[in-house]
Parts: sequence; C-alpha cells; structure tokens
Amino acid sequence: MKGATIRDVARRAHVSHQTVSRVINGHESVSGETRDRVIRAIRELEYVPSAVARSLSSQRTHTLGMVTTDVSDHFFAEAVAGAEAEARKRGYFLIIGSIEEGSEDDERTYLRLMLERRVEGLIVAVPRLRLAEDDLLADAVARIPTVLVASDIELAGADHVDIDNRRGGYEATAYLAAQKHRLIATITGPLDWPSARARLDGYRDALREAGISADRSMVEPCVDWGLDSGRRAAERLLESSPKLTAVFAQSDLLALGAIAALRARGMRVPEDVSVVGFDDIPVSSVFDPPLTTVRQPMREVGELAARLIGDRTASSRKVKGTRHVLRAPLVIRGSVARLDGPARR
Amino acid sequence: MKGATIRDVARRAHVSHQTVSRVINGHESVSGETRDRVIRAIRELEYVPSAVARSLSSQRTHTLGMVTTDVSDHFFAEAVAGAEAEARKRGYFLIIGSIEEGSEDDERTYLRLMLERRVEGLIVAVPRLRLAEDDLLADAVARIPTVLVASDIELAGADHVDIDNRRGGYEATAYLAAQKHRLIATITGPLDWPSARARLDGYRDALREAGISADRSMVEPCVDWGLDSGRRAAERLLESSPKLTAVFAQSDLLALGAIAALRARGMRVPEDVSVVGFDDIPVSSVFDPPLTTVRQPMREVGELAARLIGDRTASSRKVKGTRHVLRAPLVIRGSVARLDGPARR
DNA sequence: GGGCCGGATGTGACCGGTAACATAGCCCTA
DNA sequence: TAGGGCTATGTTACCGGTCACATCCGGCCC
Repeated sequence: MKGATIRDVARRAHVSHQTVSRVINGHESVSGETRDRVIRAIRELEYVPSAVARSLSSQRTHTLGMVTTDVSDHFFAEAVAGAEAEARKRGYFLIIGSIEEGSEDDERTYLRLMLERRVEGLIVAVPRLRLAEDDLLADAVARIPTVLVASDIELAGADHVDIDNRRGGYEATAYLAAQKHRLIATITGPLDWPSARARLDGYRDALREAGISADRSMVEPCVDWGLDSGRRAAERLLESSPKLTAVFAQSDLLALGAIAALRARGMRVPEDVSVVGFDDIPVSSVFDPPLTTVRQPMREVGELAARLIGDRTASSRKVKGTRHVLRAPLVIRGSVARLDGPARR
Repeated sequence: MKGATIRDVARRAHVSHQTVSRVINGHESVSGETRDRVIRAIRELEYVPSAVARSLSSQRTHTLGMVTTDVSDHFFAEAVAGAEAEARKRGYFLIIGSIEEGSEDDERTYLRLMLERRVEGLIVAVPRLRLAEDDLLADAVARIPTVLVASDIELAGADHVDIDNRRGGYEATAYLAAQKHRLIATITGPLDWPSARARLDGYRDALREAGISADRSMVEPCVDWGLDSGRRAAERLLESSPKLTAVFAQSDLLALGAIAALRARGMRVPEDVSVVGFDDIPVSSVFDPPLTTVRQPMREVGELAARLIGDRTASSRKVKGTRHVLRAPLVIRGSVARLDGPARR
C-alpha cells in the first residue's frame, strides 16, 4: 500500500499499466468494465499517482516559484496570497522562498533551487535585489517566464509589476498642500528600496508643483519601515523643524509611530500636525484618528504576476518584457486637518 | 543549452554520465583533471540538474507541504514564515496551499495534490478543518509525518502544535479581575474555531475563580476576527450591559474595533472601560492607549511544526503523536485601569 | 612475478509515469 | 469476403537522474 505504482495497479486489475494511465487521465476509449476494475484496484491499493514521475515524463511541473522578502511582512504576505490564489486557479502550485534579512547569498540559492525544480515561472519580489547584473537571474529569464515585483532592475525579457509609488507619494503630498500646508516633512523608508525613492520623488514633485521649496531637513529617512523608526524619525524632525504642520510617512507603521511621538510631545493629530501614511493596513481605518493613507494593492500585484506568467506559458515564448504599474489610490480619512489662514498651533 | 542533461555534459567532457553525477554530488574518487573538465562542460552547456529526475530516482523530494487558511491573515503568514525558515534550514522546500474562505473541497484537493507530489511532511494549519473523520487525512498521516496546527482534531499518529488559548484567555480575564473588575464582558471569535472556544473557556475559568457568576449576555460571539465585528459586538454589549467596566476581546482587531465603538459612545479607554486583546499585532504597542494583550507566538508555531517533521523523517517512523502547546503570555500595557473602590463612570 | 588492493571510471538497470506505435477484434461496406 | 476504420488494449522506449556492480590499472607486498 505504501508505494503502489501504476504497474501494481495494472497487475491487480489484469490490464496493462498504460490502461491504468488512461483511466487516471480520463482518456478516450476504455471500456466501462475495465475502468471499473482499474478504479477498484486503485482504491484497494490506495494508489496515489506520483507527480514526480509524471513531471519527469511529461516535462511539466505545474509549479511556480516565488522568491520574496520575508513573508511575515504583511504586504509580501498579501502578494504571496494573491499569487497563490491565481496560480491555483490556473492549476499551478506555488513554492516559496522567503528571504531572511541579512543572509548573504539567499536569492542565488533560491533561484538555483527553483530552476533545478523546473518551475515553469518565477516571481521575484525582492525589492533590494542584489543580483542585478547577475547572470543567474538573466539565466532564469532566458529559461522561463519571469516577473519582477517592486524592483527597479531593468531586465530584458522579464515582466515587471509594481505599484505607482511616485504617484502615490505625489498624491499624498499634494493633498497636504491642497489643505494649505507648507511645512510638509516626510519620513521615508530605507532609501535602497526603490519604492522609498519613488515615493520621495513623488513628494518632491508635489512640493515643486505647489511652489514649496524642498528643504533637506524635512526629509527623514529610516532604516526600516517599522513603528520605532517612525517614532524616532518624528522626534528628529521635531528637533530640527519644530514648526512643521504636516508629515507624509511612507508607511502606515512609520505614520503610527510618528503619531505616537507627536502625542508624547503633547501635540494633537490632526489639529496640530497632519499625518498621511502609505499602505492602508487594516488597523489604519480604526486608528484614532482614522489614518489618511495611500492604499497599496499588493494582493493584486501578486495576482497579476501569476497571471502574466500563466499567459506567457500558455502563449508563445519570447514576448518582450512588459511593465505593469498599479495605481495606489489615496484614501482620505481623518488624520489631516485643513490649515486655514495663517493658523499656527 | 535549454535542456542539457547529465549525458550531454558527459559527452562533452568525454566521461560517463556517472562520473558527472559524481562530480555534481561531490563524491569520492574523481581525479582533479576529470573534475575540472566536467565542471567546464557543465558551465559551457549551462547545465542545471533536474530535481525532478533526482527525486524520482532517489525517492526523496525534500519538500514539505503546508495547507493553511488564507495566508493574508497575519498570523497564518507568520506561521508560514516560521515553517519556511525552519524547513529551509533543514534543506526542505515548502509548497503552500492557502485556502480561500468559502470554497468547498479545497483541503481535500490540496492534501491530495501534496501527496501526489510526494511531500515528505505535511503541516495542516486549518482551524476549521472539515475533514475530521475523513480518510484522506488519516491516509496522509499513515504515509508521512503530519502536524496539525491549531486544530482540535485528535488524530492518532499526527503531531499537534497549538498555543495555549485557554490559559491565554484565563490570564487576560484573571488580570482584569485582579484589577477589581467584576462586570467583564468578552467578545469572541467565531465559535467554530477551536481557539475561540478555548479562549472562552479560559475566560470562564477566570470568572469562576474570581467568584464572578458567568452571565450569558456578557459573551458576544462574532462571525470573524475583524475590526468591524469588534465594533458591532461592542455596540451590542453596551446595549445589553451598559454598566460593564471591562472587555476581553479575543483578537486585537476585535479589541481595536471595540475601542472605536466605545469612543464613539463617548467612553474613554481605559478610564471608563478597560480592554484586553489577543494576538499582539505590531500596532498594538503604539495604539492609544497601548493595548494590553496576549501574545501569540505564531512564528514559533510554524517553526516548531517544521522541526517536528524534520525530526520525524530523520529518526524512526511510527512514533506516537505528540501534542505541543506554546504559552501565549499576557503583555501588560495601558488599556486596563484598576478599578478601586466602588468607582463608576 | 603473481595476487591483492584501492582509486578512477564505465555499464546497465531502475525509479514511475507518459507517448508513440503496434495489435487484435469487430462492424461495415463494396 | 477482403479491406477499411474503429475501439480497446498492449508493448516498448524514454524522461534524467541514482545506484549497484563491473572493469581497468598502477602500486605494493611477499
């Protein structure tokens, strides 16, 4: 029972293994009586066909590989969930490689292992990709459909999926400017993340458009996207620019951390300082005040990535790589106040 | 270049395929000169060994399967991350099957597909498992090491990993009682989740111990674990028990939703009503007030599950199933006030 | 100098499926 | 009644590795 093979079943049902194969795959022309006998034998032997053998023989694995930054990050988890759902809808399994911060050669290892496993498509969602000019990634692209998520690497032949960070950053900042804010600071994520740089660009775009001169001291970069970083960044900002009236934080956690720091200094949000975040994590809507933020559709990013791969495998190869950018819309809630007239706290 | 096989490499290096295999696997006794030639051939042909063929031949897949409730749920994502990290440390890949709410026969499908893929271990993290008495799961257990996460199904031969929900619920409630609260309500998750029932049991344990009679109207079950449910549950509770002074919510999101509802009614937290949550999601610590909650070590749950499987495959089979329960410690922050004397709002 | 030993390498079977082709029996038609 | 075309089924090779075993060869020992 443990290792029944197709030939064991065949023997038991007094047919050839090929007939068993036909029954399993619902193929044409097997007489009803034979089919019944085979099915009974399968059940009696508790036969489970081997996808491994099938893959070897058919040269199809029905597997997609996804390499991501740590999945415990909510947004990458969303992307994985989206990719998994879409993959399954198309009959694929997803194997994941989640990269811990700090380890050296992980992307290479994973990429290699996935190629060995003959994945039929590859989703690489590692913002701080270190293998830009690496031959391994180019090699992967040459072999199988590959989608780069949230990466600014230009790789001929690969598809790219990202959200429109620059526009998101622009809209957040422009909204603050439209509420008459002039002293608008920003707390950024780590600037080696392309998304952080793009959001910063959007912030600058909006300032320029509003005729506000960009002040270096109003930009406070962080080493990660977390709460504590937001808190500390806000403290530094208050130190250097005590008169600021608005903050655009590049993640909701940064924003919430900043709000905590502001409150610790006795400032009210949004009455004294307005805050806009980025992400729209679930708690943002019930926070007090409800956080105005830019929504990242990460699940859709994952879905789209998987869909692109599916389409590629289905159709002809060798399509040129395409770039897909998803809107990240501003969600207006209650953490921004209108600054009317020359009001000051 | 696309599909170079071990024999192609052998031909190019003027050796037998077996010698190539030896080089790849770092086996004994290959002369330095031969090894170099083989390695050069591998590089020239861009040969990537096929894990599929290797698996078929060696009867090892180095793959673990994990079936979970939707990974976009933060806590399951944590568990996946933990399992993945631990699996990789032991040289395994993780393939995941994330079940969408609502679909009918998904667990069965996934289980079956994973068996077909000859996973060497199975982690099932589906609280509302519908295939309790199902032969398929029993079948899986008979074939490969299986770990059930957060499930109350008793399955001979399978290992179980869970957090101590009952004790967590007890500690949360006992803490409220120790702060002199007597009218302690609870907002529960869906009661078809074993964890929800266990937390409720813990709540009742604590009430009994404190000599507080359990009042049915103080228990408000929800259909999910989300914010809105918490909000609505709190509204219902205030309707039926306007004098309550404390609420134990079975998830942080439920707690935050409840706090939002309380505030909407003009009540302060913790001055008028104390609230304890469960989970310790990242924002809980910066919430205003910082949420007192019970921390769920889900990442460790995932790690432990993977470790148990690794140990099983390494050692002998047929060990009896073990049950591992991880402590969920109470994290005291600022959302609970001491009720001294006959204070009333 | 014959025999033994161990390192280096090759040969062929096998893992468990699928695919292409072969074959056998049957009905139908010219 | 031979030949064509089906249907139902079997035969054999093949996918790309690993494994067990065979072989070859040089050195060493008695």
